[in-house]
Amino acid sequence: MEQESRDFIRSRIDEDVQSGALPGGVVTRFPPEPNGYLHIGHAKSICLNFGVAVENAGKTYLRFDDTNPAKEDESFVQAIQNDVRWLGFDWAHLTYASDYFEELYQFATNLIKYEKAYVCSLSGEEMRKQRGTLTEPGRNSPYRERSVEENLELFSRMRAGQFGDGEQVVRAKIDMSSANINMRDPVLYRIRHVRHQRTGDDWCVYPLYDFTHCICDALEGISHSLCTLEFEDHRPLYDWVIENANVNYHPPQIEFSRLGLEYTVMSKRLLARLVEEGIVSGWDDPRMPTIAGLRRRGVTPAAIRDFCARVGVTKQENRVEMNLLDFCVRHDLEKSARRGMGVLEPLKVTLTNWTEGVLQLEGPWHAQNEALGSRTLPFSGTLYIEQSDFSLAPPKKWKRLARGEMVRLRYGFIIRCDEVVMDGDQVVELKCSYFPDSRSGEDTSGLKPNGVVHWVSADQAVAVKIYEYERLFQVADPTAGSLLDDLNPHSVSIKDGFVEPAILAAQDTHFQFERQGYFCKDSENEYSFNKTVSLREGF
RNA sequence: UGGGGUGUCGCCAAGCGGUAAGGCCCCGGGUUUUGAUCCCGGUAUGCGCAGGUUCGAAUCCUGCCACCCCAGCCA
Repeated sequence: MEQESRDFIRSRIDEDVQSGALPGGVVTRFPPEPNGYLHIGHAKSICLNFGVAVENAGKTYLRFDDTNPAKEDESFVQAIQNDVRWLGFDWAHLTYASDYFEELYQFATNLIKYEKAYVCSLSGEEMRKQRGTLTEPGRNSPYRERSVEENLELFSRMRAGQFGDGEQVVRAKIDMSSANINMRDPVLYRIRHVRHQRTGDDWCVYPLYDFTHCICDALEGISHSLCTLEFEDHRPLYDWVIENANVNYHPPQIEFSRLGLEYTVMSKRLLARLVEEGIVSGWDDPRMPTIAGLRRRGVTPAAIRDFCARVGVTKQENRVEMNLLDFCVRHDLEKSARRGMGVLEPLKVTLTNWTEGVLQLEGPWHAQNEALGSRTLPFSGTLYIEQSDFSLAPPKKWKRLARGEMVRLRYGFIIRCDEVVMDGDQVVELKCSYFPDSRSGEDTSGLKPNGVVHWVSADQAVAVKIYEYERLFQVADPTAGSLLDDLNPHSVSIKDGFVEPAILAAQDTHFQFERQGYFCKDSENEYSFNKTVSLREGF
């Protein structure tokens, strides 16, 4: 259920479309820097950018913002493409900011010619000192009035590699006393003698975000440049560059709030730290809020899209509850996942009156969706049920097994617990009797068991590792300053369980283990399952 | 104390002068061989606070308050 909604950005786009202001149609772009993996916050942006384009028969660019070669890597550009496609979106054009390096250089040259930019020889430290503070204006650089000729000469020598890193920069000539610090002669170009993953050693001067982004948007004819709130302060600079560098098209920048999610962090920097410090197994650790992590966890693209739609797009700061994501995951898997039985904490059950050897029972893969067909279930006199499905001291309304009580084994027979075998205070085995005339589908026993319980046949079941995950952090709003202390020390636990053989034989990766939750086969390890999300528990 | 933003139910979020949508969570009840799903029903006399304008204000005005972002040659 991915119904579109009318948020303020879609409303704005509707107006622009209706007023005929968009001769080129709706054109958006998703512009990640290839310096890490995408997370669910990016998914919100992806759903928005690709979504509005699809809704308006427009198109979307996937543009890698690769202007800082020191931090970027080709492996990330592959991972990002993979994640965007997996989410269900495709781009009209794949571009890189570096595709435009030559044009960008020309626009910077324009700025110099128009006396709107200059080469500044201040050190980073000096520049910082002269920038002023939030409440005090900055001071003009002593190099601010260099002649056009000298600036042109210097800029071309910068490009030619005649200066070392940090020796010169190109700055916009705006207003050192602006209340908006971004307008205090921001740096447009810096020198970096670093090999770029795409342009190699062609360049040693690289443009900064504020100069690059707006021009790339213009060159690609982006009709609506959507970004997050922290760039609101940059909008005047975005507009200034477009207006002053003689770019002939001016896209509007519109900001929305980034996604916040409880009990996790949503910044590439912090996620990278978790990976680098070995706190998680990698970018695709199932506890990570990355697309890769969610995928490995068993979360589906449809669930993520639905989540993004339900969260909406506004300018409000937010931190969405995990509840909502969990709901979306169950909501999607409920329809599609095959049902099966898996026992996470086995308790041996011996049927004392069983004489049939191994019986092949049948059960539907999905009780509400016959189209999924059925599978056979081996049944025998030695079974495992869940430890938590037996109680020595059952509470009121107990719907499971207890001494002298009866339950139905799902798709099998009704059994009664006759004897409890203890080892100290541990229940180690249940001796039960079964009722031959209670077979599922042909029950003539007239018995009324407490409830229904899942099980596997001990000899036919397959031993598997089951990974269960809790929230990665123990506080709802972990911060950089206390990242390690905020971690949940019990975010993963491993159980040695058993699943019915049909689950491993099936091609499917996602299953519901009845009465337990949704699980998926781990993409990296055989005989391993990741718990995606539990079922709701209604008592 | 400068500039830019935001404040509607526990969490999201509609609303744009006519008397508080919806979703998640939660609480009741029904169906059920998953205590699941599904289905019914309930949950803000209140919209950051205080004044004002108006027949009428979450929506307009004034003044406060709270929170977020900005002083990278990161994006």
